[in-house]
Amino acid sequence: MARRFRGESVHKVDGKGRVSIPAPFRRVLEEGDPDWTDGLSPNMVLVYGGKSRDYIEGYTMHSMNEVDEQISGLPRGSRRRRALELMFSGQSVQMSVDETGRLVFSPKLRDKIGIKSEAVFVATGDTFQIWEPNAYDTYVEKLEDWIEEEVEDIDPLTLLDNTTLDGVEE
Amino acid sequence: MARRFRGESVHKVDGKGRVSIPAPFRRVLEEGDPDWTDGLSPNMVLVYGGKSRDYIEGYTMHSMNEVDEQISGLPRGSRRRRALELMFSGQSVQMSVDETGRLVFSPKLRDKIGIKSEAVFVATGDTFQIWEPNAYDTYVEKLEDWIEEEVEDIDPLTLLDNTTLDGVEE
DNA sequence: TTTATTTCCATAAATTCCCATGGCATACCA
DNA sequence: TGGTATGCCATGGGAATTTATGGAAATAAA
Repeated sequence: MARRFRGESVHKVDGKGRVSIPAPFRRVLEEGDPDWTDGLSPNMVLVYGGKSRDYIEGYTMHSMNEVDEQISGLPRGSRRRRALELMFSGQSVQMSVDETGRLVFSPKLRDKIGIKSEAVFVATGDTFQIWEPNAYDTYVEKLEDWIEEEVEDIDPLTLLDNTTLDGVEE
Repeated sequence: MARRFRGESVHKVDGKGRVSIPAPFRRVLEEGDPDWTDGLSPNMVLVYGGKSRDYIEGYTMHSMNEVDEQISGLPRGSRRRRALELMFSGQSVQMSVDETGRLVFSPKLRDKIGIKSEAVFVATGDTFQIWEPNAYDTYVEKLEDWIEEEVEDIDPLTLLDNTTLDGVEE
């Protein structure tokens, strides 16, 4: 299994939309780009689709290829396939990290999630998310509250235990 | 089953946040890192999430991989999965033990558990915990009190017997 | 030629690397 | 068997890099 994104951090977004990618994330992007070689800057993909999502999702070239493959396994023209193509082919951008480890958010991307001067990067396994800080805080609080009430014990790991499961999710 | 952490000890935290990992723990971290080989310094993961937790949890790469795998088995986008991802992917850091057996706590980590000049390392099986000394003392006292009243018998081993269990917490 | 991009340089702060020292504990030795 | 050598461990200090971030110059687009 490839190396996973891990951690969360906040970064400045300047007037031109430039943002530093957390250094540890860059390492993962590098490893996840088949064309990458030391000295180069890795390519990656941002997915901004999803009407109700208030974050942008970052993919390594590798994981994006996996998604593409899965999609192309679906029946041509099926609604499901068209929906996924819209989201992952249409509403996404491939870009390369620049020499100083930054990438540039177009105004469109910034508007999508309401970013103004800062952005939060959060790891979620083989992808990461980019949030507007306040939106992220709200999201985290909500999730943490849910954990608190769901888990009587101190250890959220019990969430992995099926017996705790009561089946439903939004 | 892999080797387990065992014991507890206190270590200095210097101005840069550097802390020595108890030597016996290092051996476990080494064995628990699939990429480790003699001479190298092992990788590991610190989890600092969990609103109500006042400690940081240390994982070997191996146990963290297990957790990651379990999480990736949950339905994408489910609340349960998002909660676990937040905690174990987002609110965590991967780091490698340095040549002299230390690791570095960022200010963020130190703040989380209120560490200033010392930290306690406590084994908990296949993970370990890191506490601020006073907080740890308090915690231990509370636990011991609980044992006192919960266990009429002198032998805490009776706690292993399920029939004693009535599912209470602090 | 005006606006928007992309490169290229600049720098302060944060992080990593490298070397150094005093304690202990164990191994070695005469 | 008392003394000494050896080695790992915990901890410090400073130098060398790497980050994150800002601004100017160069290039492209409108």
